Amino acid sequence: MSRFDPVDDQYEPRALEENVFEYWDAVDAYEQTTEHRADGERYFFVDGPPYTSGSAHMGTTWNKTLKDCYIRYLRMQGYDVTDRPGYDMHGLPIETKVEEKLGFENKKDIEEFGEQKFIDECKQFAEEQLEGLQEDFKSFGVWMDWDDPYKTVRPEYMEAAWWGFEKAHERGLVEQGKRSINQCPRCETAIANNEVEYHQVGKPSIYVKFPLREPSERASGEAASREGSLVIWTTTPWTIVANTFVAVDGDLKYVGVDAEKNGETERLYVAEACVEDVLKAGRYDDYEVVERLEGEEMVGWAYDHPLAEQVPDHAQAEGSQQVYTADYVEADRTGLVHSAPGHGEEDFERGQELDLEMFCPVGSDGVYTDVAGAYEGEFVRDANDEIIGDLDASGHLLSSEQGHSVREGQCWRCDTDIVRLVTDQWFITVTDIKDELLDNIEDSEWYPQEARDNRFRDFVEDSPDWNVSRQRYWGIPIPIWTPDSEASASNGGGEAAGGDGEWSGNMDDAIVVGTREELAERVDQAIDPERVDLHKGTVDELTITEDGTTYTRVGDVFDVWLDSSVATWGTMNFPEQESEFEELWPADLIIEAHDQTRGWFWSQLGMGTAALGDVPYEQVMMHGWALDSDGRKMSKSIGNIVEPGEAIERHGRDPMRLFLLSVTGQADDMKFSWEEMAEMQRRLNILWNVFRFPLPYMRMDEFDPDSVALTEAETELVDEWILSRLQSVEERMTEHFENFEQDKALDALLEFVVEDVSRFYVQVVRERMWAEDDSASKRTAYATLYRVLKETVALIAPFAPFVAEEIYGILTGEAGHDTVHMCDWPEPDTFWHDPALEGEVEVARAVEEAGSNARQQAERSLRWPITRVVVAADDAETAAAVESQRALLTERLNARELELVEPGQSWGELAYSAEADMSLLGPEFGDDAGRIMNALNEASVEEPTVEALEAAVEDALGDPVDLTEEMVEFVTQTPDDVTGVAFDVAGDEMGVAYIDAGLTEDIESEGYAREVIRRVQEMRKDLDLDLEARIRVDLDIDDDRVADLVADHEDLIAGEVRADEFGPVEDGHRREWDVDGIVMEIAVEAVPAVEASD
RNA sequence: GGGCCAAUAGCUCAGUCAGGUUGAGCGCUCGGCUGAUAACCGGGAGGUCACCGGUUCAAAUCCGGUUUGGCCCA
Repeated sequence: MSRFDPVDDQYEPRALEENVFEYWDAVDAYEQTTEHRADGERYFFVDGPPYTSGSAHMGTTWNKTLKDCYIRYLRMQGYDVTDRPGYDMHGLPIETKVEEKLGFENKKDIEEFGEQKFIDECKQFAEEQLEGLQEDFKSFGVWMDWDDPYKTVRPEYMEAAWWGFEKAHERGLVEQGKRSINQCPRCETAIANNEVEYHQVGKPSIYVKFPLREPSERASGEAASREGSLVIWTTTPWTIVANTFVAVDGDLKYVGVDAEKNGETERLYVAEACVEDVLKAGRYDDYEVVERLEGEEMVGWAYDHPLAEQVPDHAQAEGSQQVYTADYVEADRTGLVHSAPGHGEEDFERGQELDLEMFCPVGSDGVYTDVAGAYEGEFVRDANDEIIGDLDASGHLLSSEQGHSVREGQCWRCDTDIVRLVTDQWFITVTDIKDELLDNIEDSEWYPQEARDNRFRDFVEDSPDWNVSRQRYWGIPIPIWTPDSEASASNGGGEAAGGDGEWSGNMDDAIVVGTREELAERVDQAIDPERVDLHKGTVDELTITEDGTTYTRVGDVFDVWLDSSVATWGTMNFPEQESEFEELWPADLIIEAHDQTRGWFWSQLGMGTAALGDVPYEQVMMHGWALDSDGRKMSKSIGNIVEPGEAIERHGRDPMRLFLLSVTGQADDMKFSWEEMAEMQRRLNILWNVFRFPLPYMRMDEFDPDSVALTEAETELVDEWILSRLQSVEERMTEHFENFEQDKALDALLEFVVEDVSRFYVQVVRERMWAEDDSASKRTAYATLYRVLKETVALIAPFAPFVAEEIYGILTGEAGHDTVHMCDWPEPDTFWHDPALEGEVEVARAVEEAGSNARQQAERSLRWPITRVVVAADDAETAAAVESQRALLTERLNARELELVEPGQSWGELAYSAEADMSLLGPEFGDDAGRIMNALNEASVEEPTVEALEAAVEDALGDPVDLTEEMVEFVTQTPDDVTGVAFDVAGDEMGVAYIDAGLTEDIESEGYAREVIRRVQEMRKDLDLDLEARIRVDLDIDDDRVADLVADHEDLIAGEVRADEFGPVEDGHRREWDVDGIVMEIAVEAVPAVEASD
């Protein structure tokens, strides 16, 4: 494109954007821009890798758009910014999608299909998803290094995870341990709490009697024994198989009752508050309280396992089947809680404290193992009925119901109900370095900072050890090799390794491999470290033999959160490549949504601290979530999803980006709004119009921007003003960007474009550009507007890269960079920065606005001149501003003259009432303050003095009051024909503008003439006449006085409407008008153009 | 169930930290301009500041509670 080429009348975002895409491609705009900054200071931005399943939604679009905006800004600031995008490609969600695709039901299908083949399928699926995402990101106009993204499935990246894990191990922070986890029996893996989705299901509700041990058996242990039964309640009968103890609340009141049913009596122990309910559930006829005691007194009581017959191998290590206190007990149901440390999380934790056996008779598929005796081979939930039957048969069942509605967790991927199990897992023991984690938080700056100090800190303080193992296939294999037992137990099949008797559990006896190099050196097989794939299919085959012991890799893979936690060094291919790491680490900036507090912000802190002792990022910019227009989450089930593609289709990329970048501040959730997006399109349209307005004139006059040195030119006040405003906007935008408040930066810029450039500068400067003759004034106006536009497009480039490119190209032609994105960020130029002038014009604009307002109140339209405008200024500065802008104000308010009332003086034609300052009245008068305020509002005095007001208030209230100057602000009451409106600057009232709308013959004459002009113009438009066409006008005004007044201004009318003559019109366009009750009939017809020779 | 955050005009948001008669843009409406014209400009209406209670002369603002929504955790 060449300089000042004609452009479309309308801003058409989509067509423009398509063109710009082609242009970028043609000139290698991205490559040139990065190259342009190659020698700049390095800035290490790290992209949080999106998960490769599904396409880009509004949230990811928002996220990438923010990143793009900051990267572009930082480049303009001269930085050489790291912009390698990343993708998180491992994990269960992809496995389940592939399983679905292949029609698999469970792990056995995967084993039959073949682990390696399954991994290959997962890889292919993830790569396909990546392609789709990446195309989306590109289509939003995001500039990142799309040719070379980092992928968590590449060997060099997986190695980065191994390296970090090995470092943590060196610090002694890796251990194996048992934990109560959510197990999906279909996926046969642990799933994280936040991956559990809840729904309501009907379950059994049973009361069970646990028989206290008979006194005769006392010899077997030191535990106290008694008669009767403890009553417990549960909705999971299948966990009774694993019962290990019963929990009570030490401070709660319990009772022993003799309960009677069918003539038989038995002793039952329950919480006092629960007696009635329990006995009612058991349909007892009557009862008698025979014993009262506190929970504490029951500790140590022993009972028999109610399924001892069916499960002979039940938990029976020392301490089993006794009563203990626990803080999870409530006075609900029975006040006694059946506890199975092999299942429930709270049970597990209390069981560990008490050093009890972790008895879990259930396999990873939710099926009872051989230790479950009679129930072996049954799926746990399917065994509920049989267990209830067995309890009933042995007389242990007190009551049973079905269909009790409770919340049940489901696997998020496959909707299978989860079971809680205790299994062997691998941990990074972050609780051992909690103080260090909390210290390291301080080394990062968060925007907003409160998020770090509240939410993040709270979370880190409460976080448990990090379970990093998953019993799956598609992930980074955990690089731990353990010594084989003599029994040579198998580690295959995704089972957690290290079963009983296999390995001591002492990490000193295990081998943790940190790099591919090390792997190649230590394993028994010959492998090429350059080419080896680190996935499960490969590394599970590798063994290590040292000092006569053979080591086999444990079967598990890493939790997918560990993958991304090493992104700051993984993205630099560290440890394979070291130089970048040395130079850049830690990251300068990461940008993600607030859900990542618990996710990536945390996982990186944990891993960075465990491996390197530092937080791996210095600055965090946090944004929110994209919600629908009602503030609800976008979801498929509600059907309220807005696709980015639709937004682009309806409004274009730049308007969408402007919406995303401006709608909310840091960490706030976005409410999606089509209206706001449309508004952004309109704002860009104003920019477009401001830009294309001067083009025809510049072209016609062959304006050369390089020929005018603005600093030498005779700039007018309004030129200097707009240039000063530009400097102020640049200063503010830079400040906002430095605080990561791009929304405020954009607001400042758009306000400048709309309020200052469009609504003021262009309006004022138009006449200078219309002038046909060449003049210094015109050229200065060109040069000024040129400079404003050129810097404005640079300022908007990070936000709206497409339209900025288009405008920049046409403004600069061959003279500029190939792309606007190579420009430097405009820095304020002190030569032009003149805050005093900005203040003056601000005052003038406030006066003009108040004057217009007053005109409207007086119902005197701008067409009608007014005799005078009177401006009362509150201070010298305001008075000076009005004085210096006198000509501008008089013209824009269409006044014959402007009178200035200096501060301290009052305009003699006014009367006064007052407004109270409640911040002073309140403390002074207490309860009376409100009444005094009202009296002041209603007062009317001739002099603006406190004394006069005091008298008026005393009149109204009957009591004297003592007022001071500070308490009141005088309000003026104007004479007839005069309307006053106060004007304020930045919220502070600075004075009053009065319009005298009184009529004189002179004013009426011009006013009516202009009424005629406007109507003739409208009729010209009705006739669709050319701008240049000449006309004849026939005027018939039904009021002689008005007709005469209009006749006085015939020349004015003729000039404005291009009328050659006034006279009869036979069959022209004829209309009758009513001008404030005066009827005018106007006829218009075109006349042939006058010959040029005349 | 717990932590953090939000709720102000029809819509999107300021104002809340440091209490003093609630603001902007859009939309609506009325009007202006008629050499940016499917553009541009001005005026106006519109709010029990989610609800209940407390502190205070005075609360959108501080405190307690409730409701609704969001994220995270259980």
